[in-house]
Amino acid sequence: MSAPTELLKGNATVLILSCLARGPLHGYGIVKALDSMSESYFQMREGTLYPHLHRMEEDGLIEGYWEQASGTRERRMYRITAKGNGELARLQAEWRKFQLNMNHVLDQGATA
Amino acid sequence: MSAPTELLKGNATVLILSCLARGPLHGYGIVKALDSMSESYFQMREGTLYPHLHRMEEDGLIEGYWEQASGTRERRMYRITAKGNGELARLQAEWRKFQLNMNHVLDQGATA
DNA sequence: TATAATACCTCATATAGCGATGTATAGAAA
DNA sequence: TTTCTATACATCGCTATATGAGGTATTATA
Repeated sequence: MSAPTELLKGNATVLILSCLARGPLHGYGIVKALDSMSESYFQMREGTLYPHLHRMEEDGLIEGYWEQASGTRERRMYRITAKGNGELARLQAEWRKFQLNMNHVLDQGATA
Repeated sequence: MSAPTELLKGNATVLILSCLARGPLHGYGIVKALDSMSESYFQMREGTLYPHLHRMEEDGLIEGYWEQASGTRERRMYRITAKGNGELARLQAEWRKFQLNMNHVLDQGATA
């Protein structure tokens, strides 16, 4: 079972930033990292990822640069910026708060 | 701080069902219950709630009926159905899985 | 008497992920 | 050698969903 589209909404940015916080990655690598970190639960589509990366670069959260590794085609690598780290911390806090309140409400209506 | 719209997406149904699992409520009461259970974090708008209630009733997850409490105007009460309880259990499981994978990825990129 | 809170409803708009589509390279299999 | 798959980038129309604005009406309060 992969993540329902609607649940993913609003969380793409924090997922991407979390991947890049561990080190630079290229777009395709981010997709694979998310997949492997979640046992294929997060299968982010390219139509979701690339527009996000472009917007995030525009916003200064990440920095892109072309890299030519030996024997491979050129790839666009991304590294997280200081601003990106700040935004990551903010989004992590937001996620924790969301999680807390969701669990609070869901526990109230817990099925026996 | 109230919940970002995008994070709420896909979670309205499970929040509403959780409220109704504790007992019948009318629409306005659901809004107030969510607000009080979350310290005003979940401020569900009527434009979100009522279309949801209608769709959920259509889908057989909840049952609506008009009630006239003494000294108040008529209100449309909703109670959860057996099907709704099943759906609630399914959505709770889905939330747990989503939460688990989100935390797994976010922990990887935890800011020091 | 007027204002706020209660209580219902609808609809146009904005947002965001997805599927489809396109291009191109590298490696493996046939 | 050819074909298939994985890698790697990108764009765009579609669709689902929450919201804000707008509307109607009742009850309690100032």
